[in-house]
Amino acid sequence: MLTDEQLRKLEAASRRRTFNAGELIFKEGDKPAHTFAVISGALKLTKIHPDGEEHIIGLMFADDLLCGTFKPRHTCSAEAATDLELCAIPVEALSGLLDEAPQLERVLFQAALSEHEAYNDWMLLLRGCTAYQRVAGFLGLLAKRVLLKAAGAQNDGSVPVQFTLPLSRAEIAGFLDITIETVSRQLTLMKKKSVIELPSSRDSREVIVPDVWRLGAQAVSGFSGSGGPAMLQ
Amino acid sequence: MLTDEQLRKLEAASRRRTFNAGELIFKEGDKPAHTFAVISGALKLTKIHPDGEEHIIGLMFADDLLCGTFKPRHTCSAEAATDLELCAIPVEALSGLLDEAPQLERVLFQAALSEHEAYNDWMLLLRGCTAYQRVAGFLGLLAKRVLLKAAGAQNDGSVPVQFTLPLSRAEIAGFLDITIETVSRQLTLMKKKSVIELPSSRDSREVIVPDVWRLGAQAVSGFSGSGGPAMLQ
DNA sequence: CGCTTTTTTGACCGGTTTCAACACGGGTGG
DNA sequence: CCACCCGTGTTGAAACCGGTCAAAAAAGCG
Repeated sequence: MLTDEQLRKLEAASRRRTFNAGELIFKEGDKPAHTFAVISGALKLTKIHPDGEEHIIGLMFADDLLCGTFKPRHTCSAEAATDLELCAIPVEALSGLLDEAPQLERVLFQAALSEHEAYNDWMLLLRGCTAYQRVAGFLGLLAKRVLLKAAGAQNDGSVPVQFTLPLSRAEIAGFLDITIETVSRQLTLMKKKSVIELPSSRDSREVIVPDVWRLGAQAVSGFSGSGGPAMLQ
Repeated sequence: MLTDEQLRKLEAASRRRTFNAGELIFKEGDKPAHTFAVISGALKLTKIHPDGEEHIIGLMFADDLLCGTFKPRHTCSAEAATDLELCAIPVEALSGLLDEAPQLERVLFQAALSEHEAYNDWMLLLRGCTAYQRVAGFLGLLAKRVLLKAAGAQNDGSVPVQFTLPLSRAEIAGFLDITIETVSRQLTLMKKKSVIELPSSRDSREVIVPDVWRLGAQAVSGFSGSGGPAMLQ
């Protein structure tokens, strides 16, 4: 789609940036200054409810794109959920490129739209499914990511998967729109059913999923489906 | 933005179409063939949940725009909620115009994006507010529409407003993500509080709102706010 | 080791759902 | 014209889920 020359320009303009867990990347209402690509770590997109509660409306992981090119203002805040590594492309660089390659614009439009749709689907899925299913879906989402990352490992989902939750209980609660107590309860319930294991001692964020398929079956079909909730910008 | 010549072309290409209540306009997955403008009546956008339930994700009324230009496929179905009059512009006509006036593309895209955001805000608002507030918000939305339409009438909201619900109880339930029984209960509760009146006999869809502001106060602040939920395509 | 913060667990309450019965109106066909 | 039926809407009672309040347990941190 782009010439080598153009790609070179883009690369020259982009900068690598790192954030510590909890650091703010941009705030709702800010003017977008960069398009970001996540290199490593987890990023959360948040919005403040009228009632003052923080709701997480999306999560982004490695290879996800946070495209701030087309909006006059950011419609949500972004914060590093874990230690985070980003690649930042200044909007000027990207919009300069758009003038040269106008067909790129429509492609980026499409991408932005489907991100929104992914988010809408996530919200739709959240409607009227139980707290248990939400937590199961959330864990399934993360487990699937690990599976994909370790694609070479031939894991078909029936082999145990272990990972660290990128979010605290409070953040999970904000993401799934339930209370922290309920998150905790569902988690221990799943442990009792041995759908998951919590090596608990030392770190409450460590999770082992003995059978990813079984976990997926606990959620609504399609829940941790097509790429997950996240990714909206 | 467009020349007279271009507007003439657009008008020549557009066709007026009518639908009876309940008729399907397009299905999820179809390739968008037209961009629609609602002339009169109400249109509902629906999605089928994995569990088989139909959820209404948006409503459109007169002057709303249903722009199918940017998507490869429709992401939801559209159905006439009431008898409906539409203006249909074939996508070819519009995309031809886009080639001539490329700046139009970005404008349309911005519109599409803000529709999505309106929908996101609606969903966010739905999260964690009571059934009573949802019904109040829904009625407030409709009442406000009547008020706007009759803008010349000088009605500041303190004069009674009467209208016919464009949706059945089941459809309202699908829109607000509650059960039909709950919808019914909240409605009678509001009647008891005389926030609304239901002339009931003959037609359960007839509603009178003595005081639109009072009704609005029953909902969450901002609920029937910036244009409402609807409009996503 | 104390302190704070996070997480877990328990008891209780309230709103919604669920299940079930009933009312109302509009058809159809006798 | 009436009996019957069916779809829609209403109402009631019980169960359930998740929220709230409160307190204990565990983990992080000086």
